Amino acid sequence: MSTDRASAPPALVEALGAVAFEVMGSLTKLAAKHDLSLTQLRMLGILRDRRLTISELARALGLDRSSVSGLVDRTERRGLVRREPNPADARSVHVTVSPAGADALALGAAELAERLTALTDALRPSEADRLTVLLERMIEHRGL
Amino acid sequence: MSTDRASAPPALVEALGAVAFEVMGSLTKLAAKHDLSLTQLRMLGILRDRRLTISELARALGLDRSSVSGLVDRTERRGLVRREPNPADARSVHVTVSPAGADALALGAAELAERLTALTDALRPSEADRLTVLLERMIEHRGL
DNA sequence: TATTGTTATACTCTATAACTATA
DNA sequence: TATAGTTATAGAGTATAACAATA
Repeated sequence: MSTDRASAPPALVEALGAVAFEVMGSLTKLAAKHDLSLTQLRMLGILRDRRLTISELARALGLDRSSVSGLVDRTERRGLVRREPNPADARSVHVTVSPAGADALALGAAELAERLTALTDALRPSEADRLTVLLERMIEHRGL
Repeated sequence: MSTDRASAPPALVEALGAVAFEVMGSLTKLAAKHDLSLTQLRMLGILRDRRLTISELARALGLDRSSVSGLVDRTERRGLVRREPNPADARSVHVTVSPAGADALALGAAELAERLTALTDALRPSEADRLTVLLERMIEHRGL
């Protein structure tokens, strides 16, 4: 079998791009409303029920360690995350979500759902289900 | 009639968020590869075959006019857009894509399609079509 | 008076390079 | 030596406030 694949159809590329910008816009406004940056919100989402080192966080966010160091500084200053010692390696640090951060995260998820209703309203429930399945399939497939 | 609407289903919110971050990641890498910022690339996409004033551009990007003024400065310095006088209003300026900007845009669209293939590959052609229709419906509906 | 665009200022995000402490 | 995290520095992105020119 060949590994050749048709490139994604232009109409789909454009639709994915437009929806991505729309969703990111909602996320940015939501973050701004709570005086957070998009990256801080994203970091909270990644940390939810996990404890990661700066290096692991950098990999997950696709950023340099030095960028994450400052990011954690600012978010810690707002009381949303914490640095804790890593018992297994004295060089390393564990970053976790604080109770206040968890609250912000829960609130954010609810508000995002509300904002995205402006988009998903366009679909009937059965269509929304189909869309969800298709999007999930793409995400699962990602990286393969 | 009531204006009540069910909030977007959590699974759909999560799937939209995940896909949005994936697409934005592709766009960011693509832009970086050509030494552009994501916002510059986005501005080029909005300007494609249009001529907008700074104010119109600010509205389209969801940014303040002052932010767009600097953005146009930097993008103009790279030779990708141009400021032209607006004959209808001496206060105003028309921003257009330069030939070099149009080239960059065409290249970017092709590269984005290639990158997004990693996602869309998960779908059969008929499913990709259905997905496109659903996404387009949401975009059309946006803002109503 | 109101609007268009710009500038000054301040903060966040990000990367590179150089450093320290530990492994 | 190599790795984890930090700091210094620099450039981009963004908003607010104040401004000049034009409507």
